[in-house]
Amino acid sequence: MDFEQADAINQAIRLLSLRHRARASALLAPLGLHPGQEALLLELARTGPMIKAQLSEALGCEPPSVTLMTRKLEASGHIRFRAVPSDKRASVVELTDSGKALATQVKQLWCALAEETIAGLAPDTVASLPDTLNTMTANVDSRRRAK
Amino acid sequence: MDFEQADAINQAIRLLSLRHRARASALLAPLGLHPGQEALLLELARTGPMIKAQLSEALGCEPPSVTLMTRKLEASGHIRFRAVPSDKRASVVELTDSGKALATQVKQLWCALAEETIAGLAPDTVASLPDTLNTMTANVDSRRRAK
DNA sequence: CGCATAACATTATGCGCATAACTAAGTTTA
DNA sequence: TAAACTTAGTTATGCGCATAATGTTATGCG
Repeated sequence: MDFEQADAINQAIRLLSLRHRARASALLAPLGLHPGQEALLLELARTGPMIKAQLSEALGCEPPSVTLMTRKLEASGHIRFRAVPSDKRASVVELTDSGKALATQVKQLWCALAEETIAGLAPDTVASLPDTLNTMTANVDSRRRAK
Repeated sequence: MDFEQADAINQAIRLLSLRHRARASALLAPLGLHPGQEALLLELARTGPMIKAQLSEALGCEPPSVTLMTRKLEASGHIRFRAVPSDKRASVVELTDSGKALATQVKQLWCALAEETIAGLAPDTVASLPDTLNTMTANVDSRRRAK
């Protein structure tokens, strides 16, 4: 592949990352959320309470990040920790009522953001989009690569 | 659009961002570069010397980010600053010889990364990929939105 | 059983990027 | 020409995410 084409792809991914995140940030700000936190809430809303190690796996970020994210969401009252009797190392994370309410608001924002994002794309492009993106993600996933 | 579909798209973009950046970081580390810096070097290699405000525009990031990025790249000897006689506010940024050499190395890495990224995708998907991504980027670009 | 190893979590630190607030220099206009 | 505005850049600060190092608990095996 020549450099022009490679750069077009890499650059496009980089810029989409920046802009999509910035837009998410702008949409989430009124809810008092920073980007990244919404993923945690949505994951808990989807799958239910889980320990931080599972959260880390589900969100695709590292354990220290989960520690900090959950700490902030706990401070704002949206999640709560619960000890696991059978394993003193672990700590279950679950949504509070406030967190559940917030998650439903986030879902609406999420739909709006996705619609905004794909505006002007051909329907079949949109249909195959998740697959395409996930393939690329798997291709560069250094997590599974290493393990 | 229903939430399932919206989440699939937003989540896929978020994960691709994380992984593509992480992979870039791993590839750039041997060159002593952190992700983001390569874009600056490539931009200077492509367009030639320019002032920081232009760099900020070209890279799609904010002026304070450019201040810090250029400071670090200057410290590692890859770029250099030059005053503009006609405008005492401005400061031109240009590649040093070391920076030029590094840029050509980055170009090779960039091609490898792009090839790795698109592995397994249909050729026509790849062909339309930059356009698709750029459309999405423009759709969520809060910069132009505001102005 | 006891010990090595693995798993859960945290603290410390550093980078990229953002916004807000500011200085200094150039430009427009009344 | 003095005042108002714009533009280039910096400093200060904060968040998300990463890696490295550490403490603690669970577990598998000789």
